[in-house]
Amino acid sequence: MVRAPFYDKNGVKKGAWSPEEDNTLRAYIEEHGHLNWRSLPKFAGISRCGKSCRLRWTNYLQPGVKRGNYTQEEDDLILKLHEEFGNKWSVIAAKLPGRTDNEIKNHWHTRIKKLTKQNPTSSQLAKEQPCKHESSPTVTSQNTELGAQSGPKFDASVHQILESSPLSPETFSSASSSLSSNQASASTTMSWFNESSGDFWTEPFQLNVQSNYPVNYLREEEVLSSPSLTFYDYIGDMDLFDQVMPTWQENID
DNA sequence: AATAACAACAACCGCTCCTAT
DNA sequence: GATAGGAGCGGTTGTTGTTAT
Repeated sequence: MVRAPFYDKNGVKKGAWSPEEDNTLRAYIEEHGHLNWRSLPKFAGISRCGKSCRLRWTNYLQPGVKRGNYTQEEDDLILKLHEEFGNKWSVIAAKLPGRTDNEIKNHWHTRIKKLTKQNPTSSQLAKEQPCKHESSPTVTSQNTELGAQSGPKFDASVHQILESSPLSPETFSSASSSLSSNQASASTTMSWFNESSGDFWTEPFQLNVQSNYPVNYLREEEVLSSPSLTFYDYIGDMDLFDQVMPTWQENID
């Protein structure tokens, strides 16, 4: 599943890492740390570029890196965080203990690829759907990806939202981008995915932001008592989220 | 049993950002 | 303030395992 090892014209090894290289890198970093990735391979005696060493350490050798299948909770969280941050995989990874940006990115893309094939029309439609990451350079692919996750229900819900919303795509975009700074405008309705359904990746739901207050400023009881707010609105307060995460992590371990 | 298609994921590449000078 | 070097990030590719035909 990995590229066959080979040497480039500069004598730098590329491709799959051998167990010996792994051991060498691990031993060196455990003893000396990794203050300078560029010079690390030279001192460690590894015929790799610093970049490659950093990637290998970060994604594979680093203690605490979790491998294997994603739990439903992780999928849900990735979905929510992707909605919040877009393709900021490092930011998303920071909220998923033991998962790396590369791994999450791969996981995301494989899921999306699959769902795109299941329903190519919705991804086309979603391209026309403005999203709240208007300023992001990856906004086009984001929209494609988000739409691509959906099934027929997504199509219907998007149509419903677009037709029922008083906001034109332009104004919707504007209003939505204000949401990204947690300045939730009154009665803004957004289309998203139903966390309570069986398949979080394919089912839509309505998120009604009814408060004039930024989500971050909602008191806990307000959040919990609001039928329109979800768990993810609840964890929109990242400080609170950070309190929740360790508990959740214990549960899944 | 053979093979085509799909899924998963490790790793590379190029760009951007950050920091030191 | 300008510049250079290094680190990090996100997009993409290549390979192999698995499943379907």
